[in-house]
Amino acid sequence: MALQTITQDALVESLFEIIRCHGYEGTTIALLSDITGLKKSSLYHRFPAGKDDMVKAVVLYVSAQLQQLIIAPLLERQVAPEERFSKMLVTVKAFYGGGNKNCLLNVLSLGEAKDDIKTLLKQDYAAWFAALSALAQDAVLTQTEAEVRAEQFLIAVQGALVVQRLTENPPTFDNCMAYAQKQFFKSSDG
Amino acid sequence: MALQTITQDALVESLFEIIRCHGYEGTTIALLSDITGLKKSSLYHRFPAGKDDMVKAVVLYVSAQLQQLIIAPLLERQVAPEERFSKMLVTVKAFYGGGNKNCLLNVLSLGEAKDDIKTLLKQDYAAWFAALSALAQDAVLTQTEAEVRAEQFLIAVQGALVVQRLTENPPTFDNCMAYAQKQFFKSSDG
DNA sequence: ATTATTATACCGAACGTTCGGTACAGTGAC
DNA sequence: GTCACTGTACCGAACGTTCGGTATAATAAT
Repeated sequence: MALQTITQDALVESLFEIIRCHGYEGTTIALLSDITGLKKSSLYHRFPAGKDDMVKAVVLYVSAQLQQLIIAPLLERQVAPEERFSKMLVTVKAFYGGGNKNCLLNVLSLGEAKDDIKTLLKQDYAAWFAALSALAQDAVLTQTEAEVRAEQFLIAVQGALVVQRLTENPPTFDNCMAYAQKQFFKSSDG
Repeated sequence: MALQTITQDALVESLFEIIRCHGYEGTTIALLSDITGLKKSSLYHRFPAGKDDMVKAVVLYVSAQLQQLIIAPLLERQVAPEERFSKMLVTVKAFYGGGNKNCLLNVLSLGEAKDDIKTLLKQDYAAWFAALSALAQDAVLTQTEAEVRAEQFLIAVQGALVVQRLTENPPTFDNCMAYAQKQFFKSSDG
């Protein structure tokens, strides 16, 4: 068997960084070729179904990352809820490059990606939401209140990413995350 | 002057709806032609500098709308702050179609639009932020606290739009706005 | 050990299509 | 007739995609 010049994982990681930055329409095969070092025809060897195939691979990769690095730790019930949340925030900050990198969920739900891809994105959101809601319920809260907190947090994540990209003001995301943590665990509504 | 088949304002309004929906790369001249009913040559007659010219016109149109419908009412100091905010929320909900329409600031800051366009977007955000901050200061708050509230609200707007687009769950945006209003005027932090 | 065969990985060149943009001839109100 | 506007035809470039072919590595038979 011939040697791969780049592993599939590293390749998908590269595609991910390009797509999250340029969006669906903004990502051209030529650009992918330039950055990965693989020629266009080679990319089609790895992903026979073309661009949508590449995007799908990226989404599945991100789903796995989300599950492994964010959701699973959120559900470790032997750890205190606050600590689980804190560890998630560390991961999240790194994942979004301190707010300087876009969220694939935002980027791809804007573009004209295929329906099955949008379904995957929706599932990713739902999984994260469910894990946060479960965590909030571990921390005393009722189910309905827990769901509100979970949604509010995810809204804060997406909103802070948009605002920081817009203003190019780096501390926005980190500040917002710190504030969101306080809100998530506060005892009652003010 | 020969008769225009469509007024410039109505034309720009059409372009706006297409661009906010499809993004910069996703918006093609052919699509603009199809939806506006004007042939390409007519579009280029109206906007000699081409696509960027059209996008710029849309951004300037939105800037004017923002200034007139959102920012100016926010600064009417003879009206009570809570009422000003409430009226803004009505306008905002309509502007974003109850959360079903995208924000141009998000859409265009993602795409590879020209720098001067991104500068305009940044100014729009800053103007809205400043007006909200001034409003919050009218309602007792300190300047730093007012700026936090303003940013939190704008983050909520952008985040709720992303999340609702992602989940296709309509009440998300309106619910979030109602919650954001309470947060904006609450007395002290919890 | 040598050979033939198969499978994988990659590339250069070209495909048909669509992109944004242009040139120019009509058309209709003044 | 003039001039603002619109329609048809067209352009080069870039798009996503396909194809023919090469190089290397594993496999099987001799």
